Order: sequence, then C-alpha cells, then structure tokens
Amino acid sequence: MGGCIFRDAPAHVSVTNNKMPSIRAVASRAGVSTATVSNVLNARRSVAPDLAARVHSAVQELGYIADLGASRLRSRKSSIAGVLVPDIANPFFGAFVGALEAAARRDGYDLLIVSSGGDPVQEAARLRALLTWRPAGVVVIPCDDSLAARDVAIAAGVPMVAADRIPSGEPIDLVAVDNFAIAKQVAEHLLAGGRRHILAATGHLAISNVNERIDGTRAAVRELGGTLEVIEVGLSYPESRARLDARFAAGPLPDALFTLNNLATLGALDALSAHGLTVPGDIALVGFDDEPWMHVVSPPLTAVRQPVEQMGFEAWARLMARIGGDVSPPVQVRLPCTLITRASSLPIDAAAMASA
Amino acid sequence: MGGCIFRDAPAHVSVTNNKMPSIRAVASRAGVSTATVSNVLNARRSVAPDLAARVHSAVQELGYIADLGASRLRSRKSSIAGVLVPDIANPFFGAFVGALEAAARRDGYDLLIVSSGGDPVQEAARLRALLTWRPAGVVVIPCDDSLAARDVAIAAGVPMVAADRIPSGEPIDLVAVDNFAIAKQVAEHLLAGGRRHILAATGHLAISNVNERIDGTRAAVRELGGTLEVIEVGLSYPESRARLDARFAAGPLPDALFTLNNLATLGALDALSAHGLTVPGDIALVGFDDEPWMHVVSPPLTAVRQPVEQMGFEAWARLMARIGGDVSPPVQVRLPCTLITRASSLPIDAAAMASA
DNA sequence: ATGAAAGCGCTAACAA
DNA sequence: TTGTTAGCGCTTTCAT
Repeated sequence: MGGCIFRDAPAHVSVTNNKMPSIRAVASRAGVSTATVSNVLNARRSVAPDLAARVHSAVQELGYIADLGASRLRSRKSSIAGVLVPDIANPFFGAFVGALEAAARRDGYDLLIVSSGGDPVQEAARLRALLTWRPAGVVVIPCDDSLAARDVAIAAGVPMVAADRIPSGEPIDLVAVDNFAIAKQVAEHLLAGGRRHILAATGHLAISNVNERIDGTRAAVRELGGTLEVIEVGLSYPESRARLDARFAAGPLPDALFTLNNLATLGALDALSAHGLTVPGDIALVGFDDEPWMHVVSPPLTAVRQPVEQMGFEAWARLMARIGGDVSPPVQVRLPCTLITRASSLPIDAAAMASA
Repeated sequence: MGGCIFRDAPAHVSVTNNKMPSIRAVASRAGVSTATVSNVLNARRSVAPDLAARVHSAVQELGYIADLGASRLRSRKSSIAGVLVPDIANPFFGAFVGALEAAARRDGYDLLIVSSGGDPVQEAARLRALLTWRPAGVVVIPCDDSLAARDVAIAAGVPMVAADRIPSGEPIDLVAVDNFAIAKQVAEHLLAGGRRHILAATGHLAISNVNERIDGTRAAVRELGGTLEVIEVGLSYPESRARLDARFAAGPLPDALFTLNNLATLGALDALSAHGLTVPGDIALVGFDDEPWMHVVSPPLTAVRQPVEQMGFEAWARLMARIGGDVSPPVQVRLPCTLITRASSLPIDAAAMASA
C-alpha cells in the first residue's frame, strides 16, 4: 500500500478566495443574530416577517452564498453524494451519471464524480478520496466482481449501492439489467431466424454481467438447438477487431454474431467487412447496447437497448432509502432490456432474398 | 427569481454516519496532539520518526480518513473544483470531463460536476450550487454566448475558465478549438473535390463556435468559388432529420453536406438514404466531431476530429494558473482540429467512378 | 421569537 | 520538536 490515507497526489492547493461574505456579515447587515439568519434561510424555526425580510435583502445585497461544507460540519447532514464509475468518458456511464444527477438534484444533492479507470486498486483509492468529503452515500459501478470499494465503504459506514455489474460475495444493494433474460431472447430471435451457430464476442469474461449474458444465450441454445461459441476480444477497439479477424480467418464461420458490448460491435463490423462477409446474408449481427448511429448504418443494426436512465433513477432511489435509514436486507433490482429488431438479424431466408 | 440562495430543492438530507473517527481519536490513540497528527499526515512540519510511526499505525488501525471539508474550512485551501457542462450524458462533454478529471487528479483536486441542461437560467443556478462548496475554481462550457454563469463567478471572486463555446462580452480565459481554420479546410477539401454547392447544417445559430465554423466555410467559398447555404436543423435527432428531409424535397440539391454537429450528421445520414441520395456519389458528407462508428459505416465518413482531451488538459492548466494567483489578462487558447478524410467526401470524379 | 455561546473537525498561530 | 489554544462558517442548544 502506498499507504497515504490522504490524497494520492500532494495537494498544491491554494488559498480560496475570501471575498465571499459569511453568515455573520449577513447577520450584522440585517441587524439580527447569525442564528436568525440560519433559521430564515433554512426555514427551520419561524421568524418574524420583518426580520426575515431584512435577512433576505441583506443576502441579496451581499450576494451571500451559504457554505455547505461548514453547514455539514456542524449539522452532520451531508447533501453531497459520491459516484464512482469505471470511466466517465464512456457514453454508457455518462448516460448513467446524467440520470443520477437529475435524480440527485431533485432531492437537493450534489454529486462528486470520480473514475476508477477499471482498476480495482484505483477503485478503492478513489472511494477513499470520495469519503474525505463525507458524502451521505455512494453509488458505484464496480470495475469487477470483487468490488474493492465495498470494504472501505462498509468500514466507513457509508451507504453504498452498486449498479450494472454484479459484485460477488456479501450481498449489497444492486441495480442492474436482466442480462440473462434479454440474452436468451436475443438467441431465441437468432435461432428462430434459422441461425445455428452463434458466436458471442465479449471484452472480458471476468465481469459478471457478461457471464449472465452468455448464460442466457446458452440457455436458448440448449432449448432450441444450435451451438454457442464464446470469444474474448479484449477491451480496445483495435484488439477486438484483430481477434475477430483471426477468428474469421481460422475456423468454420458462425452464422450469427452476438457482440456483448459496444467495442465488440464496432470491431465486428470492421472485421466482417474486411472478410467480405455480408450482414445479414452471411452472418446475422446483434449488439448489446443500442446507440443512435446503429439505425443509420446499412444494414441497420439489431441491438439490445438498456434502460440506462432508469438504472440511474433506481440506483438513486435505493441510495436515498438507505440514507433515510432503511436497514432492510440488500435488494437486487433487475430492469428489463428491449430488443430493437432491425435488418442486421433478418431470418436467413429473408436475408438471402434481400441480397439476391 | 424563486429567490432562494440555498438549494433548488428542499434538502431532505439525513444525518451523516458518524462512525468515522476524527483526528482526535487518532491523536489520543497515538498519544500525541491533534496538531502532530495533522503535521504528520500533511507533511507540514517535521515530526520525530517514532511519533510519526505511531500516528501512522493509529490511522491504519482506526481506518481514519481525514475530513477535507473541515480541513478546507480552517485552512482556507480548497481542493475541490467545479465543472459545469450543458449535459454530462453527451459523449463530447463526457470526454472533456474525463480529461479534466485526470488532470485534476494529478494535482490533488476532486471534481464537483453539474449539468446546466443548456438553459442559461439553470446555468447560473447550478453555478451557485457549485459555489456553495467553495471550489478553488470552476471550469464551464457555457450553454450560449451570454454565459449567465460569469457574473455570479466574478461576484464570488472564484477563478473561472470557459471551454468550447466562446462567450461574448468581457474577455475570460477560454480554451476552444480553431473552428474557423478547420471549417475553412473542410470547405477547401470539398471544393477541391469538384463540389460547388455546400449545405452547412447546424443545430442552432446562437452558438458562437457554430458561427465560426460557418465563417470558415464561407471564407473558403469566397476564395475558391461555389455557394454556401446554411440550414438550422434544431437540437434533436428527429427534428434534424425532418428539417433535412424537407430541404431535400424542396430545392435544388447541394453536392456537399457539412454537418456542424453529431446530431446533424445522424439526421443527414437518415434523410439522405430516405431520399435515395448516395454518398459520395450524389452528395459528399463531412461531419464535425469524429466518432468511432464513423469509419465502420459505408461509406466511411469524413469527419473533423476535435482534440477534446487536450481541451480538458488545457482548461485545467489555465484554471490551475489562476488558482495559483496568475492575474495576467485573460487568454484564449485555440487548439487545432484534424480533418480525417474518408470515402464520404471523395472527389466528384472518383465518386462517380466508384459508383459506376 | 430571538440571541448568546458552544462546538462540528480541522489547522494556524503561539507557547513551551 | 511538540502541545495548547483559538477559530474557520455554520447550526444547535440553552437562555431569555
């Protein structure tokens, strides 16, 4: 352990501007006590109308903005929440955080957002950084099933809810998507279209939601017949492209491709065209995660739409419940996905007709 | 004005968990004063090695995590920075914030991120919410040229740097892209390919960076001949698609389309195929903002790549300078974009050959 | 209904 | 080198 409980980097921080008036300035300008100012602004105790009016105009004139840090210190009530995602620059996590922010805002919370970079060590370190601000609670999208962040949150006694990926071990509040059900539906759709050999392409197998997706696919294959092959294509676009390239060059071709994340979909499109394979003629393609561009390409791509906004809302709702003192056992919320059927997964016969 | 200087929503906040040990707990466990603990952890004054060791083990044993809110209150040094973007769920802003976060982290700062939703009123309100946490500085992507947030930041004396869009009025530190130069280059590229009638499609004309792009395009047209037509297609995907649909149905067709943002590019692709127009045969297409999918579609899309990570880094660098006390006049940093040339903007003759 | 005073966790000034 | 004390801006007793 690098061992420092404080910041990762030395804080070359500088003196904050002290132009901002304090509650005392407001109080003296309004000719009341600081307690009264506080009571007016927080509507805590009733205050005579004229005093309240004087306070309000003092606030206005001075441009007073309360210091919530100081407020939290004294009141022990925090109106900040922490968010820990693998990478805020990833559109999926961005959308999640956007929904979270909207929900949090409605409840009067601000969000401190940090990225773990997909590294469990960073995950724990960044959570510690979050806790230095004493958030009322934390929402985290774990970078793997181990959820390194859990221990430190538990030790600190800060409510935490996980989202998207499913941590192993001790149960914890979780909001995720019904990976199994939708993957099964995808496979059923492909098999119903006459496909027999499904190739599932995923970044990493170490992530639980991916395994649920594979399990769902396998369940359908077992029920309806056909074969399932799984290939790990890594986490970067060029890598996934190369892996699929190699696979297409190597063995007998599948007649359906199910890409389990966006990067894989991109790599697949590239590798398919490099090998002169047509979609859906030679191979049907279905991607996990629907994105706006998928219906402007040709053929338009069949995709699984994840209810990412709803995930954000639900995660926030769970967190609020915990912050509010809910001590019931951890719950798992599973949200249904939608299969958006487009031309890339047309049944074999229809695809053949179209290309003829 | 709804008039409350505090939160937008009533804070139904709850008592923070008080399981966390304070610096006093550490001090007494280590048998030293709180000042010594502080000095050890912040490496401020030199402390005898044995005392330091005792402090460190006490920290370890108790799982002590310093309260940076309290620290800031006393030291008047803030290690938090505010970020205000139109919409964190937008991939472009997400990428920007990601870069900003990486840079901030290296300097020991955490980020409080809020979205204005593209609404100037919200912009000001959200900035006030940020200031409530006494950030050392603020980075903002304004929602329009008026930059409603400016006044409140200035009044509070908090350093602020703007990014991406160019606020009018009083100069302010700004990091943006060289819109004019790259747009000119795009137009030159199109004209050199034998195109004569460029249609530039934008969301809104009220945003300065868009106008710079149009000016750049116009400059090339003036120099090299040809015509420029500008069309406003709104901010949503369906709207942009409908507007372009109408335009294609109405008048003489352009032979080049320059979409000034991502939504417009998506809408264009849709409208083009709806009208049976081929790219680049009938119309060349160039989009502002390069995205991963653009080179897997057919034809691959020519696009302007914005150095969004670098924008984040530069913005942070400017902010750090200001936080560090730099009082020199505001500067404008302009970053160069790159034109990624792909098949969608092939010269007329090559395009004709390809389709023949 | 209002004010005075104490104190949240921390660090800066001052003593020793 | 270390400890003691005061006080950051706020809210919360406790008086009045």
